[in-house]
Amino acid sequence: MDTKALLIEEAKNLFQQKGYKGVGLNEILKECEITKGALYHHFPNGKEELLISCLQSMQEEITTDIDMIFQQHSSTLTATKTLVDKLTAELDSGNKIAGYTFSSIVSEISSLSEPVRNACTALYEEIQKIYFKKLLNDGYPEEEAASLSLFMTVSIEGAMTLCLAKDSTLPLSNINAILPRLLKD
Amino acid sequence: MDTKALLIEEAKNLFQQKGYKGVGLNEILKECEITKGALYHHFPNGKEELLISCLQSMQEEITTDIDMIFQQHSSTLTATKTLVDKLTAELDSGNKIAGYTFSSIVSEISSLSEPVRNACTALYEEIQKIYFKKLLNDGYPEEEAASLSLFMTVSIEGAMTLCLAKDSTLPLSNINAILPRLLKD
DNA sequence: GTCTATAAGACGATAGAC
DNA sequence: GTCTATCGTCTTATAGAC
Repeated sequence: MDTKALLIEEAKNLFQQKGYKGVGLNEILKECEITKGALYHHFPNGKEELLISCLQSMQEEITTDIDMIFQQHSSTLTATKTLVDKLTAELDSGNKIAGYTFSSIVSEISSLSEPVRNACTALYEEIQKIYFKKLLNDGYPEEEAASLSLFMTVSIEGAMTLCLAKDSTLPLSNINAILPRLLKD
Repeated sequence: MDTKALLIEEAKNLFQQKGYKGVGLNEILKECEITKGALYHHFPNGKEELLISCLQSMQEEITTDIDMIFQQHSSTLTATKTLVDKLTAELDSGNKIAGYTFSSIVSEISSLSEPVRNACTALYEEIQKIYFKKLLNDGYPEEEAASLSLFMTVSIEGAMTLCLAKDSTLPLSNINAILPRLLKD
């Protein structure tokens, strides 16, 4: 792996775990076993430029993954259940935070720049779009699909936050107990 | 207002807006128009002790507020709708973040201490408990009330995160469109 | 109880050698 | 493309005067 990709990969993990402000450049550099010179060669604008690259990488990784799951299932209900199960399993194995939550970054948004906010909203919207299309495919009218897909995005994001706080997978797995009341079979 | 209370009040606002790591002591001190000496007199263990006091204050404020709303309505459905409406309105008026979200702090939890995590989980659990009791009162069986109350907590927290990211109140107000499908009238 | 002054270190960022 | 060395600023925290 080249240095730039390695840098994005390690920074991504650390930002997701500790938030943007919670991670120093030195920590990232140490993880990559490189020094400041290399970082500023690849990201002349420094830490924030690195963060935006991380958010873009996350967007690609997450949407690709969700997309694959949703293509493998006929209904939104079973696809979402599979997704939630996967997230639960990831959260369970290793105490590492699964790669899907970036609320750690979003929550600092008011002290960050406009490009960062844009990258975050883009991420949520791409996820929601996958749900939305699948719901249309299920036969839901457009307005209802919009509402449901937003609600799904909201619930899963909130569940991951609570899993993090409680150090438990219950908030996430509990979603699967509720979902059948919202989505048709 | 005495100095200690003022300190908690101002720090609470700043932590909610920018997260724990995002706020420096100097910023808090400037807002209160006091200096380091006063802060370390009231909080000998420094910033983290102040944070825990803030979380406790938030818990009291939030649960009291929710409790009051829930006492004024006969069903969980109408009470929750009123709560969500209030949160939406607060988020709308002024660009300040409403006082209910502390995901900005939770998300940094992995780089914070155990007492902080405990204060955060306590907060979520107190909120959930209010929903839980109201659901029992509505006639739901215990197991279902537990599941629904957790889901409500998750959804509202997630909605506030997305409102923050998108700079829109839609994620929150959308909850009220979905709720009637989950809770009986 | 609050102030000033200061310490010791981490922060992000830059310059220049190789 | 990566290194070392350094800069200025900001950070939390402490000591001691009042």
